[in-house]
Amino acid sequence: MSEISFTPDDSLYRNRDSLSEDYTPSTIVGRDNEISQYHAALQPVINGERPNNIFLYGKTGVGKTAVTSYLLGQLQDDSEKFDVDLTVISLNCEGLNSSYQVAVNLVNKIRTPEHHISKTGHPQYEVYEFLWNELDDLGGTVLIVLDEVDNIGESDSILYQIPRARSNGNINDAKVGIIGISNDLAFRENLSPKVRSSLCEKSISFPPYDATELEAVLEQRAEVAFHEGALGDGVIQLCAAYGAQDAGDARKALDLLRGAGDIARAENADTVTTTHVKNARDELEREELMDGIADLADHQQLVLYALTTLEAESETPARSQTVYQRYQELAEVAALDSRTSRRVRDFLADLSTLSIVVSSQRNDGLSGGQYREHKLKHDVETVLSAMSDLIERVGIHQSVRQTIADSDRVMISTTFDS
DNA sequence: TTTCCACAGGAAGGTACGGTCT
DNA sequence: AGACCGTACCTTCCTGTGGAAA
Repeated sequence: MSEISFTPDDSLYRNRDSLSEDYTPSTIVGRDNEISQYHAALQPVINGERPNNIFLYGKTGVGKTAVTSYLLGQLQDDSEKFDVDLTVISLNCEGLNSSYQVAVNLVNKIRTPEHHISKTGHPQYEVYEFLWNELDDLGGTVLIVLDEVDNIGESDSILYQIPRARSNGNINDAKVGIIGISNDLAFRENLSPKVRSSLCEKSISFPPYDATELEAVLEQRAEVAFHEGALGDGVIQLCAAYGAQDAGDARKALDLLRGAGDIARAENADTVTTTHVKNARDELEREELMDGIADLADHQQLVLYALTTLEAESETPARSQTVYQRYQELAEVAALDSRTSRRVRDFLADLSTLSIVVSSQRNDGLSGGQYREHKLKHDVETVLSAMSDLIERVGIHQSVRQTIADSDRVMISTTFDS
């Protein structure tokens, strides 16, 4: 084996980290309108008045979180200057699907680790009680930032409990304001009316970035991230164009640019080219799919496997019933007891929202009624490779035997070639 | 125009689990 | 130990749906 060593490689990047998600640039590009609304909504804080409840909504990667951390950072600096007692508590609600869990996490956010409470077991009123006490102890003005708040779904009680805590006498010493950030545009409409009126005192909508704005964002970051001349012609434009296609998502556009840079660096290229961008896009899409599949529970994967075998037999699009039958066969072979068809319909709907399968409704009237049809969104080989663990356990279905054998051969030969 | 197929998907309730409290 | 809590994950039951056929 040849000698292995690591040497720094900074031929392309000046500061790669400035392309990552948690980097807050010193100025925000292309969100002037939103920033001025947001700024006005935060003004009462510095006046020592009761803070507004603010609701931000817009798709992922349109700058909601970035603008928030930028403005709140500024606000904290200024509150020190003007001697305002301000505490900001930020909580990302990803994976928290009830008000109860949000309340537990808020309490733990304020408390020191040795006084953390457990995520289950407490009655709901008790957790709220803990929360009011902690907030009162903090005193002054407290801003609670709930990022991705749409995760809590229907259970939105905390969103009206907090704004009313003061008038209900649960809190006496603190002035509390909520800043809710949502990726789901429908979330606001689905809130119960009493929540909507209190939480959405000030609503600020963040529209998707258009291609020109994305270019400006990418230019700004690239200037810090890359050496001069490291980016080839059209690289920024292409990343921006893809980003605009992906619902104006700046995060994805930045990931893409970094991915392209990484590929170029691995190839020891002098510049990043549009080819690198295209390869990075394929790579990112593939990674997204692999992650999505790996996170699925056993029976969900088994349903996907069932659909995959049908796809390999060119039997797709297949209706839910057909998928269900194949699923039952596979479950039998694997000695797992199968779920009901109702449950499998839910699984298929999940796979569809995850963009792993594509489903469409059909209706053949009297001679067939209404039904759904499903097919894979990606090619059989990619999906199979993401499910290798499951397949190892339940066995290889004859319809995909050849595909798996082929891909193994490819893997082995490339290992020896390189 | 009316009929009716065959499933979609909402509603409600059951069960098991990891936790707290007394 | 045993009552109780919130939640994930299922099942059972059932109403709703849209368009081809009659």
